[in-house]
Amino acid sequence: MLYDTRAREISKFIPIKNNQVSIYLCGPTVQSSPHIGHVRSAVNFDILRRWLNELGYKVSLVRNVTDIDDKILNKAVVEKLEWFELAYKYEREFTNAYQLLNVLPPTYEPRATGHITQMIELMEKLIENCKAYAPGNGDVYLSVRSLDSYLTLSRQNIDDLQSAADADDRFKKDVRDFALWKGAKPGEPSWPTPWGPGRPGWHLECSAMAFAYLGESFDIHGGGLDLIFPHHENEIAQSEAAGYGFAKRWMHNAWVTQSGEKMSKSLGNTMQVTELIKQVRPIELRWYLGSAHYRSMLEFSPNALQESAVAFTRLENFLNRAKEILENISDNQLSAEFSSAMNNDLAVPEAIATIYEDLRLGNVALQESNKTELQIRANAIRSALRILGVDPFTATKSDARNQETLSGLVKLAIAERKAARERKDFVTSDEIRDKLANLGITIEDTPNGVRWIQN
RNA sequence: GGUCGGAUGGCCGAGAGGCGAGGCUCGGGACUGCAAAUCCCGCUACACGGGUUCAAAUCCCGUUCCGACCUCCA
Repeated sequence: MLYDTRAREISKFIPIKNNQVSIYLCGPTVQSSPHIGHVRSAVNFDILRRWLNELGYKVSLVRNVTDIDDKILNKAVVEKLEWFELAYKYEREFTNAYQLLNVLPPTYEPRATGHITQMIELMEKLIENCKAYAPGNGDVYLSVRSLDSYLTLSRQNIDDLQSAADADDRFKKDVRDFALWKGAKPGEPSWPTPWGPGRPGWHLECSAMAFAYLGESFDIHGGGLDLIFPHHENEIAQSEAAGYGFAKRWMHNAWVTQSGEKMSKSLGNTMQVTELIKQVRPIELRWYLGSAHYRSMLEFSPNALQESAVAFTRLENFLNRAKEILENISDNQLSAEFSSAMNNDLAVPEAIATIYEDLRLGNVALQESNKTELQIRANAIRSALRILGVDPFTATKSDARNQETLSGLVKLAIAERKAARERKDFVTSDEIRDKLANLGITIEDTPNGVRWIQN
């Protein structure tokens, strides 16, 4: 069961092709550094993708990069970079952020500028269908009143729209018509077309690339809530006017807010991914971003982020403890409760509640040395964390090697402390513990011996 | 003005007619040289006013407050 923005209801998800799911996700316009609003979207859809995979579907996910647009051109002037240099710089930042947060790479990641040919073909088709026109100034416009389905996603009435105060309607047949293509201006990059040199409008790339990689119809189109209008509405207009079925289902993630407001430029700096991973580990940031329901606003505060990180550490600690006792912890033994929550429009908060129940019972099993029960709970938790993209046991090789070294050093200190405690020299033993604590290592004396945790 | 969403306990965050999700914080207890960890018990709710119903946080009507989008390219 998944929600569909267009129908405004949750319904059973049935893919067009058996066992295959095609998803088009609106990726970033690479004009600034990624902030957590951007990556929340990526994390939400990554969880969707992992879950569909888990259900046995082969998922094709295309996430575009819009690397030409007004903002990029303006920003390039400000930063004194070539527009493509700027776009590529930020594209790399996005890629890094995705990797850091363990977002699976898309099946393909097409760039707008690489698909000019497909855009021209689409425009030719639209003009042929009498849905678009080129008034001769180099622009190409879509005639929105020629479409029955226009504004059915956002449910607005075309006459109720406020027209932009600064709209240029000299060439438009209707002020609401939007530019598929923009005629070249001096100093701007351009590509040749039958209507003169120019560059893509904002919406055309998505229709062209979705068609190129997913065909006339595909299962799910995703993106942020703020893209519903005009971006997605215009995509629908372009694609349906060309005669394509386009997206069968629309999914939109809500944003990260601060004091109830959508993130804006003034907040942008502190909300950047590179800043936040100085406060918590990337895996904790991902846990935080994924923990709210994808259609709910996530009210950000540094405190909430910290608390979320602490909560995640509890899960991690449990798995580490379990690992000391069990030979192997499976990442493929989900509980029925977790699965049923996920099947209900990705009810992650409910799914997480089931994880905590497993955690409680797992800890009890740990205390009672009930290995069978421990195995069940540990399997369920690790499997669930894997689906959410935060399996603590998937570490890189360099991590593993450093971990070995660290482990050896800490064990030396623990041996010293143990000797001190055996001669009741608690001053020394506490000093060792405090010093380790200052380095971020917590010591626990348990009935089964001493354990340590890196904070 | 149009369209859409929201208001839940100290904080975060689910639920959508009937046994008060969950997490963090806080209080009490068990355990412990002390701590930590863990477990057990407990506290604080559904913006406001009406209505429907045996029963409303949930449905209906109204009100208040908050937020988003309304097409860049003059």
